[in-house]
Amino acid sequence: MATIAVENYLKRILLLSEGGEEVVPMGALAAALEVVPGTATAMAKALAGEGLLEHQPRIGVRLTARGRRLALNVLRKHRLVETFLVETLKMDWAEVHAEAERLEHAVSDEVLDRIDALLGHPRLDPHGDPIPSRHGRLDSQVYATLATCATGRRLRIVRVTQQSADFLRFAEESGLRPGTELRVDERNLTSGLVILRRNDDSTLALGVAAAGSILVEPRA
Amino acid sequence: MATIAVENYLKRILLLSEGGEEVVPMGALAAALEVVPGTATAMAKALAGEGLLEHQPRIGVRLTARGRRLALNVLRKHRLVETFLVETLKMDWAEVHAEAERLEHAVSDEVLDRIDALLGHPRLDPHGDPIPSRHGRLDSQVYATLATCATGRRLRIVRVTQQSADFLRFAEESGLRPGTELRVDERNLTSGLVILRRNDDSTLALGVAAAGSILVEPRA
DNA sequence: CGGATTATTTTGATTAGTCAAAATAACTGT
DNA sequence: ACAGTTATTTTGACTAATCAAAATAATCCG
Repeated sequence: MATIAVENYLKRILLLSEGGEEVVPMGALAAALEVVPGTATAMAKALAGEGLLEHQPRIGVRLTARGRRLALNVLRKHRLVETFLVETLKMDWAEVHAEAERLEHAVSDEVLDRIDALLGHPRLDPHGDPIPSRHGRLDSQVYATLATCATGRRLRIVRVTQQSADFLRFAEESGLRPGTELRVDERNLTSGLVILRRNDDSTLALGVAAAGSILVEPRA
Repeated sequence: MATIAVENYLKRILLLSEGGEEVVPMGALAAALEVVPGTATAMAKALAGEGLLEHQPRIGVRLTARGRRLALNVLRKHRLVETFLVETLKMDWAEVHAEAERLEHAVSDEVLDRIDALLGHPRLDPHGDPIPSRHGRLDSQVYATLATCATGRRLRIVRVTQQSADFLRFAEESGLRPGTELRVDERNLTSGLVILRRNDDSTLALGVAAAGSILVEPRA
């Protein structure tokens, strides 16, 4: 059985590699997992030995089919658990990430299937992140962000990447949830400011970094 | 934070010591945790250093107040999770023990409180085991068992200790659940046999060991 | 009492995961 | 092209948890 650390490495590589296809450099992986680079290298070699990823020395790692399958299963657990915590236990979406980070390693496939059924087989978690299917299909549509989309157009928020509790609390208070409609009034890359306008005509300023973590689609 | 291993040691000591009061010998502890005795000794010394238990060399261990508090919290998680799995997710009571064994270490106090509320603050888990209160009170009434009670009297099953899936499946099929009413027709300690009679007059034979894990009270 | 049995502790190794810091390779820009 | 910077790997050490097997203490009985 994969240990918790192994599951975390695989999941993180999946998230850093646009669905497991791209090569992830060791530095990025180590930083994301908050370990020193040498630790990531050591683990990469071990996981390569297990056939869960390919390690191209001095370049990075890429998941094998088996590694990807495992990683998707962990991600599915994470996102379904988050959905469960919000929908069933009525927790705040800012808190659920940390909880799911532990629960994803303790929930069996059996329990997960029942949670999935209880929730009515959701396809998106509370942040709008797609939930991988039981058999490893992951909807990874590429969306524009508030930092990159055209200004002036009517938009709908589809997803809020960035899981920090602080940011999510701020987003909640500011009405920036999946489903919210708005548009970008103005964007100034020099000052790093993005000005949003809500449907009620109120405005809100955001830094580009924050704006980049909010994915949007043109309003239908 | 206590590691998973530490939580398991504390919980096991609690269960082996009638609520944390009695001294548990190392052999019993090691056997229950399926580790070699030396391992249990090593851990006992470490936990004594942490102030979670007292280690009386060559005698055994006893929980301190702090150790007991921690152990009760783990046990509360275990039993509430089991209840949740049966009540909310409709799992079979034979499966839930193994699941709870992992989940008890991943569920936060926050999530637990919400599960507790969702279930309506149950006092017993699906096996009839008492659920410790949030502040560490544990109802530990002493019951007779089918191996020790008087024969002939009308009884009600209150609790099924013994968590193995095999046994629980058998109990389920035989109608031996908490709440079931029956009596002991006959008990032969030489042959090790206990003969039960259900309310519909059907009978069932059980070994004394199995009978000892079914707790009963006189029918009201 | 004292030898045999049984329980417990000690000692020495092992594994997984980690860090610190030295060594090495690759890339960058003039 | 080469010196400097940056990224990666290697090496050596540490911690938590475990096992195997030797050493030691306690208990039981004839």
